[in-house]
Amino acid sequence: MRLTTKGRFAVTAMIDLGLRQNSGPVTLAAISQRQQISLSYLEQLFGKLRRHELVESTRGPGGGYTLARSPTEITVADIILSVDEPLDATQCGGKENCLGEGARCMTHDLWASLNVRMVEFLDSVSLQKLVDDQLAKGLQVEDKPTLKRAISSMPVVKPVRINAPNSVFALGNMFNKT
Amino acid sequence: MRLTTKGRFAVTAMIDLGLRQNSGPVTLAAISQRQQISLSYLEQLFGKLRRHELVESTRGPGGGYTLARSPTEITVADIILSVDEPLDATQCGGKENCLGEGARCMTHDLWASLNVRMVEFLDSVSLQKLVDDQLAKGLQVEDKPTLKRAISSMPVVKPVRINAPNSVFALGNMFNKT
DNA sequence: AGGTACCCGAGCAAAACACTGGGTTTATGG
DNA sequence: CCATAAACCCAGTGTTTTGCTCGGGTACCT
Repeated sequence: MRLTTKGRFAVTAMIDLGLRQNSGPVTLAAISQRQQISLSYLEQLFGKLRRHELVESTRGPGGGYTLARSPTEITVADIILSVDEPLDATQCGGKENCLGEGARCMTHDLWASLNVRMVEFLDSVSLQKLVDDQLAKGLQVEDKPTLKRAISSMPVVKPVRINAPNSVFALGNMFNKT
Repeated sequence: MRLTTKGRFAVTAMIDLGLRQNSGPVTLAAISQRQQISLSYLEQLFGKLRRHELVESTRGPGGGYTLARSPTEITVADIILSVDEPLDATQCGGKENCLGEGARCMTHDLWASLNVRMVEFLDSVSLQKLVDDQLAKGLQVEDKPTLKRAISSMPVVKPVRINAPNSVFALGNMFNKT
């Protein structure tokens, strides 16, 4: 499990997508504009997201991307693991005795367990939750001038007010540079 | 919060240090050999760890590094944040209207909150816990041929060589624990 | 047909990563 | 005093990853 800005871009884009699920496919160009992520980079990320079956694509005019399943069933871990590919660059690979002697490297088990707990945590945060957080913050989704491609008249979800426990994040910019 | 092999190196080295706390200062050369991390790289990492007051150094022969405080009061988050320093969180930095419209970039708040939850999690894992995990696995700490610099002589443990290359990811077998 | 939008691969500058090497200080011990 | 051990410091180096551009395709709609 690797955590970089790459995964963050992906999560951000997915939230943008989740916020607009009821107005048909969302184009990457739109996400690019709203989130200030380069189009081609988004294409690369969504290529991976699509291959991991988190999103589905519709080609042609009025096309774009839609979530492949309910945002309640997409987790942050899903997204990050999709774009930050496994990349099991372990020197010891799966070998048990990494250096030939009985004692096997401690980092193997150590990181395995830490990793699992990290994934468990990120797996406990659904995309729906993040979308709700945004809506709870008062973010408004503009109505898209949809083409006919639009959806099959889905139930219009109204922004559900959630008591976002954001006050916990007082130290929010503790890790930001300037 | 970035999560790379760099932070893992640091955590691994800190565990190595924690395992040998009762036999006086531990040299980087020893850690380098045991954990297969280059000496100079360790120097860089420990420079940061020292500046963040997680370890203390003793110069000269018989010197080395010791934990600056009890391993129960050092967390994984401390270590990772020490070496994987700032990492700019967003393009928008501190600006409020990154996108000019009502919908201002969600990245900032979003990742700040995710970040905090991640840190909270990593902060719940103490170095002591990781050390105990290793000991529970039957890892044995060799007795160091200490110079007089050492502290009070402590329980003598049988020498067992533990050579450990730095395995990084390996979701292979998970190890469960409290 | 023409335009829209996804798809794909090559490449590229900048950054980060992991490391090397050379030197300096500081303390110990003979 | 001097050799040695070790932390310190810092500049550079090769490799990988990032984030992005460019240039073409290919499916789909009007």
